[in-house]
Amino acid sequence: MNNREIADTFEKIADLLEIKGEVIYKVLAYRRAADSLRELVGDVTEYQERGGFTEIPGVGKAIAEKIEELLSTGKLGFYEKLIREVPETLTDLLQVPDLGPKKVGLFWRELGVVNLKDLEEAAKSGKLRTLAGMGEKSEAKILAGLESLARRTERIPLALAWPAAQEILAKLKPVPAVKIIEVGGSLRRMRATIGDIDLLAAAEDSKEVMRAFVELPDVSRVLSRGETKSSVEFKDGLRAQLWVYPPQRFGTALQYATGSKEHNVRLRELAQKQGLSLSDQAIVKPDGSEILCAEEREVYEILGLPWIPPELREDRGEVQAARKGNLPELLILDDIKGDLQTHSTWSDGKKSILEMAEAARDRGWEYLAVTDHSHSLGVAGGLSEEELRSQHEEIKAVQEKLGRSFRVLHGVEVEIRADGSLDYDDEVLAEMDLVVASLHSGLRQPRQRVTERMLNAIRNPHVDIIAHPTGRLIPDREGADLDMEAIFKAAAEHGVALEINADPYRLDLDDVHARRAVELGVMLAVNSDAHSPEWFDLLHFGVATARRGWVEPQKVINTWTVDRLLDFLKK
DNA sequence: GCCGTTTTCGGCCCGACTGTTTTCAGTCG
Repeated sequence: MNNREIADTFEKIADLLEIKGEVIYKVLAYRRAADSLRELVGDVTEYQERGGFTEIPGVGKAIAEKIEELLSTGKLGFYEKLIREVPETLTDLLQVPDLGPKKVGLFWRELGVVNLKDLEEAAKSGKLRTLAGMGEKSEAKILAGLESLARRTERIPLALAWPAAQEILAKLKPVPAVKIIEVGGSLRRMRATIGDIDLLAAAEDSKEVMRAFVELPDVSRVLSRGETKSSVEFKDGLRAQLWVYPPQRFGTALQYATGSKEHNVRLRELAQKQGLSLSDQAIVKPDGSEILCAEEREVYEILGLPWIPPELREDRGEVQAARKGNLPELLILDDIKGDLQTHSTWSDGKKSILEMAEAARDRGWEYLAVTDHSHSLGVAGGLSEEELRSQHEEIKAVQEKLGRSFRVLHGVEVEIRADGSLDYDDEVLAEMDLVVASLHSGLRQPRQRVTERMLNAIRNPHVDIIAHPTGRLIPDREGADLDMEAIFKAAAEHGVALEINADPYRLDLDDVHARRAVELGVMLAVNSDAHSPEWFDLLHFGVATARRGWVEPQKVINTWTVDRLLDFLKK
């Protein structure tokens, strides 16, 4: 079992215990352990050697023993006993909006409801409304929730949520009462996928803002409407909620609504230790008086912390680092000096090498690598060795046209074939300025085989960068089952950089992997994989992913000057 | 079930909205 599978087991245990009516703090303990395991950098088995599982935050003696049992037998007696008592399928019911553990427990005990089908029947036959604390409206809400669940596509990729949020912002900014409006939640933290869009506005009077919000075009349903908070669902199923606060309270509100929930818990604990109480409204002193924060920065200052960038707010040690003054100097978009994975009309790109290079130069970059596909990727019009050589002539011509102040590098994105060999001979690769290697096929090979292919590419003396290492596509395709630790170690040893692909449907490496890679001494490259100049605009998604991985600019090879970069490529 | 700048026992983050309630419970973020 891997980290995620163990975490899922504990999450399930937490849900079942909560439905059963176990004391909430036991439930929270399992949930915290699950979160910890999910966020763990590196493999859980490493803790067996160094100090044991109780070194993991939120894991004590009891849970450590359960991890041990899961790792050695793949099963857990405690869990098997629990699901004989509380039907496992009850956790599906928690996915229904407005339905939580208390009511699920109630329906199960009173009506024998154990799955979504039972629930639907009970609601349609009017049985739910007869229960204590239930009524007609609650019953109707559950039916609506069931419909919404059937329609809803899990989490929304950043690729869709980001532009949608920008559109909403553009429509609400002109509302006269709106002083400030910003994105909060997981979108502000730039997570790869978003649950719903959270928006924060500052206004003296919220009524006008709320009205404009619930009356946005394409709103299909108003889910709730209040003076401080409203939420809506759009026709395409996307959901958004808006909080409105007076300007003098905007700082605490934005901090609160940005999350993550776990980050906020850490902050409130810190506040408590100082005798303060932190909420979305204000910081309250022991004598009951309020400190108002118009700026988010002030919230952190009062708690004795530097401002923590939203991308770090995942409770992955950022509060502790802030207390010690050890926050990283994160990569910013302006640090990027060029793109090291781009395509032209020679393969599946939409624009010529000249057009791509001019667009890159006009963005103020110092260099661009043209890295068209190699021949075995037929669908993308991969280049034969002869075509690659004639492409070199065109690169030279473009370079002459642009002059010496901007450098065009002749690279290639060479296919790592199913047998682990590369698509070009070493002599051909040796002629290139830059070799990017990547997997596009055989992603579902068994762990050992696909890992070995990747390691083979890393060991090739001509390979400089591994592009989109896991091959994941958000939200449809999981990455290959790679031994990432082995890959990071090999990449560090052989001086091969790993890419953070900025395409918001990829974001690969992800944040957790990027952080671990840097810890192990691996260099990174943040590339757009552009097939036309507009794709350069996607780079900020890659930068955000790097920031979420605590990545500092000096670890990213395309923040370097062209001379330093060429030196690295040569080695 | 976990954990320690109040503590090895007794705590464990805060508030809005909704619906069913005469004062609160459940859910969500």
